[in-house]
Formats: sequence, structure tokens, C-alpha cells
Amino acid sequence: MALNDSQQPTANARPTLVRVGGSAVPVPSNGGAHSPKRMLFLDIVLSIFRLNGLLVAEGDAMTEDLGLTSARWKVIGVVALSTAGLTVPGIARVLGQSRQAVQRITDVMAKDGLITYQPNPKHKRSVLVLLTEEGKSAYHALREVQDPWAIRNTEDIPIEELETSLRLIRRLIQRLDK
Amino acid sequence: MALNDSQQPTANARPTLVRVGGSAVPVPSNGGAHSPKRMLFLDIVLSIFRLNGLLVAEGDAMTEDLGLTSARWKVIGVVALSTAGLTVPGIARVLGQSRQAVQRITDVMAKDGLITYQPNPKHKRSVLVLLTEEGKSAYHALREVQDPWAIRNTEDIPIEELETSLRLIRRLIQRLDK
DNA sequence: AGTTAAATGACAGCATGCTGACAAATTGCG
DNA sequence: CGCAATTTGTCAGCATGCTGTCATTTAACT
Repeated sequence: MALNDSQQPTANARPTLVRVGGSAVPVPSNGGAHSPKRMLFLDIVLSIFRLNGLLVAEGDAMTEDLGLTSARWKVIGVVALSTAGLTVPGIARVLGQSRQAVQRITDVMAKDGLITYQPNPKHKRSVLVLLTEEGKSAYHALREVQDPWAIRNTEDIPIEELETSLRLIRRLIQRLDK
Repeated sequence: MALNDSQQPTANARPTLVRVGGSAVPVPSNGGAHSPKRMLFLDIVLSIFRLNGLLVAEGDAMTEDLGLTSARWKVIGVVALSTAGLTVPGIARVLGQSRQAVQRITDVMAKDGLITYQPNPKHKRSVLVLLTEEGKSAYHALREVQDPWAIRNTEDIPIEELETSLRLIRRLIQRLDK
């Protein structure tokens, strides 16, 4: 079958998808033992990579007017839902990222006035992260673009399909996160 | 409900997942109009972020003995499946990445002897990327770890579930990639 | 209580991906 | 055939995420 290596518009902006996640990619030309499941799975993996990139780009574009980025609204979203504040490593655990990566984001966000560090009664060094008023209004503004976006992207997709997919994704997360 | 901000083992290595993709994250405490679909979708988005990180880490760990990284086996996989070679922007289109990002990876891979640049009869400047012998053996070695991994991760998952999920992921890709 | 293990903050380095910009090559169209 | 739009190579800068390391604090256990 071979890959589609025809010329496609690219310029410099976002390149156009040829066929990721399509059978074009994971079907080898040599004849090995390739179960459908194996191909399906590798196809899913590549598609996850692709979708992740698109989601980050979409999230960035959607919230750039609010002075947010995908990395930032991940943090804002998590902090907004915590009642008593979260420590930086706590945020990292929720997001499944390294505490150093989160620390860097929160430091900049604190400098930008979106969050504040508050003393932690339970820990002398590990302070709590809280939203400032500016951070809260950013969160509300975020919700106002994010909600319609979510609805828009799912309106013609049956809920069972969403549930099945989420279940699979969670299953994979659980399996890989050990 | 509030987030699980209890103490969890973290040290410095990969942080432990608390509850991403769980209902803990996307359920707001304030009472807005939150359709199940909206919550489901945002949950999926966050889970995709999480799974992407885990897959990259897993892919890196799985192939580090071969001198590969996830960024490299993406390229190797694509090139291996092309019959007549691909240009750098062509690889970028297949992977859905910027040509600059791919160019950087291929330059290093060429220096490492995994790929070679061959003159392109159809284009004076845009050379073709081909696997060297070393690159081919890396691809075969890759397959030998990747195949069992794929099988291992799907053996107890019904194929219909895989198909449904892939369909949804593709649908989202198609929608966002415009 | 005292000792040991785990968690945290802070700094550094590295990998990957994106965008912007500009010149050169290619393609498409009148 | 010529001209304009697109594609490509290249260089630069930036954002995000990871790992490693070390000192310090906290927690756990005897």
C-alpha cells in the first residue's frame, strides 16, 4: 500500500494530515504475523500522539485572549476545583506530571498574578497554591469558552461512544502508570 | 467532592497518578449547567494529555536499548513503510508535525547513521529520507519489542472497544485538523 | 526519642514541538 | 512561456516536559 507521499499543502503553518490513524500507517509491507489488534493498537497510539498535539494547539488558540495556555489552564482548572488549595507536587500528581514542570508554570503564573502562594499549616516549606481574583475570573472566562467548545465537539457523537472511549483510555492509563 | 490532595509518593521520579480522568477532576463544585457530555469530553481531553505523556515515556523506555526515542521511532516507522522514500515535509505531514521539528530529528538521525539523505529526482532541494542498514535493523528490533507490547496491552480488551475508541479519536482529529 | 526513608524546593541540562522569518526552488495558471 | 503562489531549507526563539542532583524538611518506624 505504501504511504501517501504525494505533495500536500504545508507552507509553514500547521501541516495537513495525510493519513495518520489510517490504515496507511501501521500496515507493514513485509509479511509478518500482524494481528488486527496489534495494528489497531499501534494505530491508536499514533492517533493519540496526533490528537494530543491538536488538542494542545486548540486549547492554546482558544484561550490565548485570556492570557492562558494549555499548560496554564490545566493548572487553573485543578486549583479551581480544590477547596483548601493544593501544593505544587499535589498539582503535579493530579496532572501526572513532574513537580518541576508544574513548579515552573506556577512560578510564572504567580508572577503574572493568577495565583498566590499561601503558607501551608501542614508543611513549613511546601506552600499552598490558590487562585487570586484575577485567576478566578480567568477560570470563569475559561469555562465560558471551554464549555461551548466541549459541547460543540460532542453534539453529534453518541454518549455511549464517549463512555467506551474514556473507559479504554483510562484502562491504558492505569496499565501504563505503575 | 474536591480534589484528592492527600499525600502521595512522588520523590522525584514519575509522580503517581491520583485521579486523572476520574470524576474528581472535571466536576465543578459550583452549580452550573453541566451536561454529562461536556464533563465526559473534558475528562477525555485531560485523559488524552495524561495518556500521551505515559505513552511517550513508555515508548522511550521500551526502545532506549536500541538507541531510539519516541520521536525517532515515529520517523523510523514512517520511513520504513514508504517504498520510495519520503521527503522531510512528507514525514511531517504523515505525523502531523511541523517540518522543522522533523528536520531536526532526521538531521541527528542521519548523523547517527540511522537514515541517509538521497537525491530526489522530483525535487532539487528536497531530498529523500531512506533507512540505512543500521536503520533497518533498528526498525526490526523496534518491531520485536513493539509487537509484543501492543499485544500485551490489548489482550484483555475486546476488539470492538478498540475500534470504537479509534473511531472517536479519528473523528476528533478530523474535526480539529482543519 | 532517634534514625531512616520519603517528599519538597531549587537549579541545571536536555529533548521535543511550535512559530516566525527569509531566501531559493517548485508548481500552477493565465 | 512568464508570473504568482506554494513548498522547502534553514536559522532563531520560545514553551513545555523530563531527568538528575543536593540540601532541607517531613514522615515513618523501631
